[in-house]
Amino acid sequence: MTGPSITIKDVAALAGVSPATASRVLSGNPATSAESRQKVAAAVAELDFHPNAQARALRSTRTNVIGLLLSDVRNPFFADLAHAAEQAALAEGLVTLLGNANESIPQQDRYLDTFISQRVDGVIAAPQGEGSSSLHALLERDIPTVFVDRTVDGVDVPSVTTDSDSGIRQAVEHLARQGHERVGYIAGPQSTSTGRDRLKSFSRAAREFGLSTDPALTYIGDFQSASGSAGAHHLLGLAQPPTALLAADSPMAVGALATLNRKGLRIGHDMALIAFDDIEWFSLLDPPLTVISNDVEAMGRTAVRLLLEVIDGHKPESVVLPSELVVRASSGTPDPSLGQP
Amino acid sequence: MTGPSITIKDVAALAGVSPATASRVLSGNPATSAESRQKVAAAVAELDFHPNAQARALRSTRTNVIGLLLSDVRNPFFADLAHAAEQAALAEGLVTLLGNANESIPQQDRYLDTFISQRVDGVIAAPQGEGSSSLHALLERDIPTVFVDRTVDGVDVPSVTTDSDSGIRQAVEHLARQGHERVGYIAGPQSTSTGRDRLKSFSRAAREFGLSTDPALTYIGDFQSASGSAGAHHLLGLAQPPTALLAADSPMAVGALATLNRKGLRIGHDMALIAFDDIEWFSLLDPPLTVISNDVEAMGRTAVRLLLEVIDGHKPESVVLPSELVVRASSGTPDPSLGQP
DNA sequence: CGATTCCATGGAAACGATTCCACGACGTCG
DNA sequence: CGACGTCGTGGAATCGTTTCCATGGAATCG
Repeated sequence: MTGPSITIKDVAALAGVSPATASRVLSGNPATSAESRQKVAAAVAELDFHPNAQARALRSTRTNVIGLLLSDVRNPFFADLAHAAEQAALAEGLVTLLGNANESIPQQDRYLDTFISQRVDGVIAAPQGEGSSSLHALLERDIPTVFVDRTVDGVDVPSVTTDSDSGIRQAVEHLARQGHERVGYIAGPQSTSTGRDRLKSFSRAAREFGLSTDPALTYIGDFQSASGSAGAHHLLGLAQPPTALLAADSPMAVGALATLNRKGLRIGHDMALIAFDDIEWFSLLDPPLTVISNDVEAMGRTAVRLLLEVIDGHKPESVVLPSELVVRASSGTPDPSLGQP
Repeated sequence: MTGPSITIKDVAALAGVSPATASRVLSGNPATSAESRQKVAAAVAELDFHPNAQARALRSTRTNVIGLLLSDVRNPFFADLAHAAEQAALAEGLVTLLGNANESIPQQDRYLDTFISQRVDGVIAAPQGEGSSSLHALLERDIPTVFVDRTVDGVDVPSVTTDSDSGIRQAVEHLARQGHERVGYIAGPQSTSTGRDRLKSFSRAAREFGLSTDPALTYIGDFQSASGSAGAHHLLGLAQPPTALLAADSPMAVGALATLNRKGLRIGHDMALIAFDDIEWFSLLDPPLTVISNDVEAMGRTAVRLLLEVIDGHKPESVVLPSELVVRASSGTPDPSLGQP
């Protein structure tokens, strides 16, 4: 079908040098004469030579490929994260192999196995559940790994996560100041570190700011929008329903919003709503959504930086990025006249 | 750092067979005895052996990796498409290398070069602009390629695209029936086939259904949300502003929505709005958005199927998927009493 | 019962790059 | 003026797998 592809030998022959010299020129080895460099470059251009990455990786054990394992690309948070990490990696000359665990442990394992077989230089993962078998295989092989967004208990790997606590405290304080006493919390799955941490932060802050600690006000979702709808539905049906809702991620906030719309309740008026994670169009809703915002771009960038350090044999400190409340109109100011200046 | 990794020789030695036999077992070659199969399988499990994909690909020229080149992962349409294609590929035993051209031709070229170097088995691309140099390098090498969503004029490659025309005709007809006469169109960039096709369809349908063909009613955007905002702003400022807006993709619809909100205009009431591409939360807006919907999942699946056929040496027919109007409340029924049954 | 086919197997070449090692030419220093 | 370090270069080994080819034993057939 395809003719025999051009190899470095063809380049060397055309340039009138040995394959060894051609290789040195291509990999930027300083032990080359200006003349060779020039001739090899000309030959490469002439033949439109693209070195075979497999052969290169086989010999040199560097692939310049990193694996990025996410739980769901369709979640805008992870899409943004993927974008940020990919751009940061590209700037370092690394190509990203994206794996989508799709909220499934077997699929996560499948991708991790692929990463191992592809001999990626490192892995950035937002891990699912409690440490799968392949995750351990990864670490046993000393494949450089960092966690992003989530961590796994008992697994000592550098990570970059969000300090959910500060943002949630601010949100709870904000709601308390507005006079809310019963705040419904739509939590993430307790099998993820973020799901657990955010719930803990919420409970603590609720106690601290004197909100109701009624356990019925907490609904455990799964970070997907359908569970947000279900959660809102459940909370609104309580004998003493909440006057405000806080959702632990954006898809669940979207789901809750759908339920509110269906019931004819207007956010910021009949019911306050705050979402964790900021999404571009949240500010475009009417009224715009109050959110707990975190710097996804920084998270992706930092994850790549940490991974590079691990690859270089260091053991970097984990990074915790701040989150902060961005107040918009959905969180129900009692007196609308107190608007922006 | 890491000890010498285990190779197929170690497996063979432990199993008491030759590397050749071990290889045959691993690749499912039928010329193996049950006994060898059993012994090799045991050795693989014992050593937790993961074959080196580089060496394998180097020798066999199959990598089981496909490249997927998109213009923007953060656009929900492409995120869904990536997800669909990835899942379909995975079901066929192929791993997806995702490249994000990020609306930039140099970055598209960079990823295509990487795909070539990685010797991917095939490429699925939503091409940018008018055929970059690397795109031609790809085709000259006879690397199996299919286009998805978009095509490039003069490049004869199988593709899977959406028949924008039917959906747009339905939308225009729908608006005309509602009594709209001046419909503003926020178009995509004319450097993409989808941008051009959809504009042509709109113009033709507008003529056909007796809408105004005033050229001022068309604003050319770039498929990103900011241009949607700008487009809406421009159209609303016309001496004779439109009574309905049609946006050629979802981010631009979001941008237009932002502008409408800012001006205090309610969709479905003061201004009809229809978006091309359906996004989960569009139906959750208040009022829900009327959209032209296309089956993204089928598009991803079909792209993988076409690619597999090209890899097998066939020349499959291009596929055009239907689009259809999904009427919701944003497209302004004059008489609200004519609701659902 | 001898000849032919079939089948599982092992040895060795091959894939396309990198890199170790040796080598010759050159400049420098004692 | 001879010894030595430096520098660019080429030959050859190497990475870990697949696959071609040859081989020997079992099974089948006339």
